[in-house]
Amino acid sequence: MSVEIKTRQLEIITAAGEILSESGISGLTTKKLAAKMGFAESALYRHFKSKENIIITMLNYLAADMDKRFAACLVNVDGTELQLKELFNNQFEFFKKNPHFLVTIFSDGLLEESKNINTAIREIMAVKKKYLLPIIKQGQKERTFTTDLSAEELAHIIMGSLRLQMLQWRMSDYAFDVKLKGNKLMTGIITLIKS
Amino acid sequence: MSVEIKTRQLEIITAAGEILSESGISGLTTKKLAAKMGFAESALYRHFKSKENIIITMLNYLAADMDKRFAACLVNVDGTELQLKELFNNQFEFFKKNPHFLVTIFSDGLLEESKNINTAIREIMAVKKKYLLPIIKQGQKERTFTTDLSAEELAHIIMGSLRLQMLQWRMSDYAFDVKLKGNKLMTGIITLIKS
DNA sequence: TTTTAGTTTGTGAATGTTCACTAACAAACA
DNA sequence: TGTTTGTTAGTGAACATTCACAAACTAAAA
Repeated sequence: MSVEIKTRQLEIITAAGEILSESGISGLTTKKLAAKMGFAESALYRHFKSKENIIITMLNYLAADMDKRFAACLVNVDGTELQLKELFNNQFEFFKKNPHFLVTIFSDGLLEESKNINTAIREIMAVKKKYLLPIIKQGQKERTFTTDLSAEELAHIIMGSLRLQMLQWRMSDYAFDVKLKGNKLMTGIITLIKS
Repeated sequence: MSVEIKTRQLEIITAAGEILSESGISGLTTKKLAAKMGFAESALYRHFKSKENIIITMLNYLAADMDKRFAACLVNVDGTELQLKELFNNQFEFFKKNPHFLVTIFSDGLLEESKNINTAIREIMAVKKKYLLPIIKQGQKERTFTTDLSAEELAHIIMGSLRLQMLQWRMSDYAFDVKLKGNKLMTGIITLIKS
């Protein structure tokens, strides 16, 4: 699944992420990307075989990175409630530091651009579910979380709420502290779903 | 705010909505749009002064239409819980019939395309809040809904959950019955937020 | 230590395609 | 007769991508 990635490639997909959040998908052109990198358009093709390939590499990198981050932040955290909080705290911290990689959250804006991009987007959502669902199921088994709703429904509500939080952060031009407001919302949600 | 719209213009923005959900924003070209309409590209400019103007007219139309729908569906519905259900049932029904107008929900994919488009997107979100918030506040006053979270937070959770529902519907290629699944999720959410 | 050969990473110029949009003109219809 | 709504044929600009070429570095051979 994961891939080795050269430093120059990482620089390029970072720049691509920045352009994406500045100007949307239609604004992501080879010209702009090369300009941001400080070299000619043709040089991009030394590192990627196509523009689509740049986007896909970016999405795959982000999926793999998120997977690693989630796995790392859960070791030595006990209790489903704390795990839930830690998972999202980690996410908020990451995006606070790397707002241009919010594409991970808003990747659906890229939907229908190409078959391969769609697949990469699905992979990102799958990683999120992979970590969230087991925690909720465990919490339900321990009677920490309500069983009035299925684990899938609870996961859905959590993911949906936090996606919207990120969207509002972006639409506000990153005007508030996502980590603060995000964790506050998460605390609220946990209040709701506690049995 | 609202605008009179000619029938031909409505046909065009409908076609634009279809292309948008089939091929994303990069797929929405004057060529494709004209082809779907069955006439030459140049004819588009008889009805709109630019492509950006088509998108903005579409977003404005959808905002105005949603406003009308919401207002209409709330008359003669008593009780905040029922109002909440009716509001979203109406939304599900609309999108079941007009899936190509899901742009309303995923308009954030168009973010950063242009200043004017951004404004139109904000207007859509404002309409949603305009109807949702008062119902929740009223419900809290009546002690129907929990006051553990602010009305804004509750509205946020509801909107976020249902946005994600719509996204999954779209990603599944409209494979399930949104109205059924959406109303079920809404019932679950109401269970959660009842005090 | 210098020479040489190979690889990596860049350049500038050019490719054909697609883009949004315009102009001159014509049929339909009021 | 004038307005509406369409046509065909174009416009230049922007697009992703390719090509022949050249520095710069790497490392082994002389």
